[in-house]
Amino acid sequence: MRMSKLFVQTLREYPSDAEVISHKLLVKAGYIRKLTSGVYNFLPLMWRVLKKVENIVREEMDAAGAQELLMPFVQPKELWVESGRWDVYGKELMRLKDRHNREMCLGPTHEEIITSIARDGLKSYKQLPVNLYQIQSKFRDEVRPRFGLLRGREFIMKDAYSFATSQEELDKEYQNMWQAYTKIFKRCGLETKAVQSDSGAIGGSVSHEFMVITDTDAGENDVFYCEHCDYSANSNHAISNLPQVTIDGGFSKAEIVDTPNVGSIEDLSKFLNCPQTVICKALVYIVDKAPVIALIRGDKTVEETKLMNAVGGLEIRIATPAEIEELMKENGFNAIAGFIGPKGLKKYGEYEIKIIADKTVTELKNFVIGINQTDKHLVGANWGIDVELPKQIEDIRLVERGELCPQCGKPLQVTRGIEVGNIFQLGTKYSKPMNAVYLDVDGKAKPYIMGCYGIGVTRTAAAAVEAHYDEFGIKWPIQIAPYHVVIVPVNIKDELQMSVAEKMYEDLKSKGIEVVLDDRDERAGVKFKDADLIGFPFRVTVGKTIQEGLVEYKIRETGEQIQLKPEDALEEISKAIKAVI
RNA sequence: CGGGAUGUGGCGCAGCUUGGUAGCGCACUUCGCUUGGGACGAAGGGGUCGCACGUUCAAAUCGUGUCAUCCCGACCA
Repeated sequence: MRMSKLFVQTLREYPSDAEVISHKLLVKAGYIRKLTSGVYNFLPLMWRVLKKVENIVREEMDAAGAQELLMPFVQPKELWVESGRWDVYGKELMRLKDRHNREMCLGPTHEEIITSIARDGLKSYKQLPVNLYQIQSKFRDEVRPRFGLLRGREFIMKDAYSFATSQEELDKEYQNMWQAYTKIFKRCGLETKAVQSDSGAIGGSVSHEFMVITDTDAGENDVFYCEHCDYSANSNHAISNLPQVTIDGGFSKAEIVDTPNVGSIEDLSKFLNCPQTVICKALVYIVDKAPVIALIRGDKTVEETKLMNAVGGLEIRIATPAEIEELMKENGFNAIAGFIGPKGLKKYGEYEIKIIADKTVTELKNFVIGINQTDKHLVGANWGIDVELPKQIEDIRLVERGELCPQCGKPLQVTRGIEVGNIFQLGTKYSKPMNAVYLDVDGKAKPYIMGCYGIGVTRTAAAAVEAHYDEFGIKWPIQIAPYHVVIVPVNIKDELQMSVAEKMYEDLKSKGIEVVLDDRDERAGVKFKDADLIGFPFRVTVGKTIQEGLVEYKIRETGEQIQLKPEDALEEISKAIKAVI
C-alpha cells in the first residue's frame, strides 16, 4: 500500500473526549472515529487489525473442533420469552418494533438463537457433543459506554456454544476452550490470566474470565490472585480466609448507649473506643425491588454481586435514605442509616424483609449493633440472647488485599484486569426452559448440557494497545499489526532513494509481507512521527546512507536500529515476521 | 437513572462577563522554499456558533426549553 493513498488521517492532538490510552491513540492514529456514543467507525487500518484478530480466533476455534456459522443480528421477542430473559435482561437489551409492530431486539448475545437452532438440528446423542460459534457485531445498550473500544455499545464478539450429553463432556469442552483461548490471546501478543468469576446475566455455575493484567484505569475489574498457588478470581467472586482479629467486644453487659451523631463505623469505633471488628454493620439494599438487610463485620465491605446472588436477584442497589425512612416507619421505628439493626424488621410494602448475614458476623461476641433508634446502639450484644442470628448465612464480603488465599493460606494480591474473554458452564439453563432436547441411548428426551464461550474481538484489539504503547504511539504485536513494515524514503525527489525504496517495497510484497511505502512528499520528521504513532512493527528508512549502499532497519518494539544492506534488511524482516506468524 | 461539566469548520481551542453578524493553531488546496524526528513564507477553500422558542433595532453572547456528548456511581466481551 502506498501511504499517499492509504485512507488514514493522523491528528496532531488527542481527542478531547478520550480518557484511556487505547482510545486516545486509536483516534489520534486514525484507526477509529466515533459515530455516536459507544459506536465507532472502524477505518481501514482498524479493520485490518480486527480481521487479524478474527482470523486468529477463527483458526484456533476451528483447530479446537468448533464449527463456524452466522446467526441474525436482529432477533424476535418470542425466543427471549421462551428462555425467560425478555423480562429480566433489562434496558441493556435494545428493543425495537418492526412495521407490523412486532417486538424485536438487537442481539446482545445468542443463547436463545443457538438453542433454537440446536433443538431443530441436534436430535440424537449420536450428533453430540458439538460446538458452534460465530464472529459478529453485538449490541448492548450499556448504561455508560466509555473507554472507546473497551466498552462500546456495538462491538465485535466471537461467541461459541457447546452442546453435550453429560457434565463430563461439558467439562472436557470447557478445558478444550480454555486451551484454545490461551493460544488465541498469546497469538494476539497478550498475556492473560484465567480467573474465576461470577456468571452474571448469562447464568450458569462455573465460569472463568480471561484477563489482560494492566495497572491502568482501563482495567475495570479487580482481580485477586495468589503468588504461591494458582488461585485467582474476579473481586465479584473472590473468597479468602481472614487473619485473626479481635472479635470479642469486651463489653461486660448488654446495654443501650447514646451515640449522638455517630453514624459511621469509623466514628462509632472511636466513640466507643472499640475496634471496628466488633461492630456488626447493617446495610439496606434493594434487590429487584425487594428489601434486603445485609449484616457484615464493621471493617468489611459488602460485595454486591455476591449479595445479589445470595438472594437470587438480578439487580441490586443500596436503598435511598427516603426508602430507609419509610421502611423504618412501617416497622414501627424511626432511624436513619448508621443506626440500623436486624431486630424487628419484618415487612416493607408487599415484600418481606430478607436478612442475610455474612459469615464474619457469626463469630462476634459482646459486639456492637444498631437497634433502629437514631443516636443509639446496643453494646455487649450476643447472638441468640440479645439478637437473633439470621437464618441465612452467606459469604457476601468483598475480599481485600492481604487477606489469605483460600487454597494455600498465603496473602492475596490484587491487580486490575481487562476482561477479553470468558467461558461459562451453562448446564441446562437454556435448554430446559426452551425444551431443547435430544434422544439419548435409552430413547428418552434429555436437555442439552450447554456451555458458552465469548471473546471480545474489538476489546482484544484495544487491550493490545493498552499493553503495547509508548509516548510516541502504538507498538502493535506483529501478529495483529495492520501492516508489518513501513518503508520511508527520506526524500522522494531523490531518485536513488526512491528507486531503492520502490524495489524493497516490491520485494517485500512478493514475499507476502504487508508493507506500506511512505511515498508522501513530506519531511522525514512527519513520516517518522506517523510511523511511530500508527505503530508499524518495523521501519526501513532509505536516506543519505544509501550512497554507501545502506538502509536503516528499526524495530518499533525495542527501538533498536541498525544499518544494513537493503537485501539484508529484507532478510531480517522476513525472518522476524516468520518467527511469530 | 442520580451527581458534575461541555456543545463554535475534520481535530484542538479562543470569543460569551460588558449583545453590533466569527477568530486562532493543526489539517486541506495552490505557489515558492525546505528535506533524518510533526519547517518557513504567500495566497486560498470550508462554519445556519447543537437545536427550538423568547428578549432586543440587533443574539455565538442574555432567558427558557430541548437534544447530544463527556466525567463520577449500578452493567459486561
